[in-house]
Amino acid sequence: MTRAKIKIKKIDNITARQVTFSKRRRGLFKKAEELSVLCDADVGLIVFSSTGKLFDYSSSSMNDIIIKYNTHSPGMDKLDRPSLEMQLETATKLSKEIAERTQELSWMKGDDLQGLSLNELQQLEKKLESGLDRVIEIKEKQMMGQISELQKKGIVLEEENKHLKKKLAETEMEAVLRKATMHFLMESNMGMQEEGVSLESTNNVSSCISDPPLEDGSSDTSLKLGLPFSN
Amino acid sequence: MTRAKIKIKKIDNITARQVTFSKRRRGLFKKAEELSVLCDADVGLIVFSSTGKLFDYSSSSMNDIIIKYNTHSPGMDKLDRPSLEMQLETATKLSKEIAERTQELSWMKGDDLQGLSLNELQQLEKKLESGLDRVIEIKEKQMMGQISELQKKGIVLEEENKHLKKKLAETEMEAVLRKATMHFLMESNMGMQEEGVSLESTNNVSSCISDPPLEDGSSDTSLKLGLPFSN
DNA sequence: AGCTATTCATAAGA
DNA sequence: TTCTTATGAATAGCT
Repeated sequence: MTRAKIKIKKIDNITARQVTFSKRRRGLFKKAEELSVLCDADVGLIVFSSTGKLFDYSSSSMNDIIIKYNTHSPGMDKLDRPSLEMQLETATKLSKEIAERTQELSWMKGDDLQGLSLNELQQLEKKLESGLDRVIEIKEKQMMGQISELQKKGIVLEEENKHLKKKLAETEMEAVLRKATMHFLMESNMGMQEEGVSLESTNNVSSCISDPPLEDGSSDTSLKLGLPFSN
Repeated sequence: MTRAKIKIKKIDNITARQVTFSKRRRGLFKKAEELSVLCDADVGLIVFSSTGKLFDYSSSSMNDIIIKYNTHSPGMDKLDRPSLEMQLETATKLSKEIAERTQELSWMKGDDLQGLSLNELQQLEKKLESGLDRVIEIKEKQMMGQISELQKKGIVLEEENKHLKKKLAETEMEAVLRKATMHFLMESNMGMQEEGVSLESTNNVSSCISDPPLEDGSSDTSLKLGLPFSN
């Protein structure tokens, strides 16, 4: 029973508040509809509960009502009308700018020139020439840069090449020398009984070694002494 | 007294309708506010009378409520959100397009080329060359057109000139002839007493006209005749 | 605008 | 949530 008249202030008890919300909300929507029907009024009602749930009623379309509200609203239009106008204005401005640039580009590419005067054509030609000159200039600078870089690289590579070749030659020679030495030792061992042959073979090896820089004297000595040869 | 329970349908009597509208409207707004206060709800209420007058209540800001409504609204966003998004998207797209074109223009004018690759530079050069060629082509066509037009005009003018000269010559000759004739007539009148001389003078004048247009013989004659001579 | 007899809405309890 | 019920609030018809 509504025994007590209540004070209009926020209801503390959450449950009670929710209950009251349900009841009064229904009453409010009912009254809103009644008003719209009885008096031929256009009514829009939006309610968010404290928990964020949405309830709404509108006698016609909420959109129309909001639009009418914004249109009707005195002074500044609160939300979308300015953005719509701005949008249109901005878009128009931007489009115009695009059109201008597109036109100029198309001229620079040599299209669409029929409407231009002789004077305009000459200015365009000058612009193109200066642009072309500049492009060629930058391009050639870049090319020169690449060329000199490549040349530098080439020099370095050649140098490296030379060194590698040298090393390779040395390595090959060492291999030859080792083989020859080995050969000589084997022959020496084998030919303990046949002198002449071993001497002849020794001479052969020596003559081979003397050309490139190699330890000839010492090896000769060690060979003569018949010592072991580790390298 | 509310003696009768009423049916919820449009009130026919205009006055009664207006009265009811006032009363019920106040009641509705009161209930709306009570709901918002008691239950901590966010309430927006918009009412248009049948005459188009606007009444509204909102517990917070109507803008916020409408925005929240549109945001909350399931599925499609009814009004401004799409325009706002569209606006942003459109503006972004257009701006990007402008930036692109501006960049390309600036390249074609030979600015801002440092960042380009050699390949890009060569393509740019080709584009400029073809544009330049085209511009020169159109320009020369126009020039040739102007030249041939001028030539035609020149021919016409020369022709006209020739005719004018001819006419002028004829006119001058006529003038001389007239003068000579006048002279002759005067002499004839004077020389009614001296037959021989008048005949001689007539002959002179005739021969004069055929050669250069000048009055030598006649002046001689007039001197010989001793007549006053006004020219 | 007021008035007031009635109906309506609803607080509190179930 | 819904129903009940007592009671305050809203309001139709009249002035």
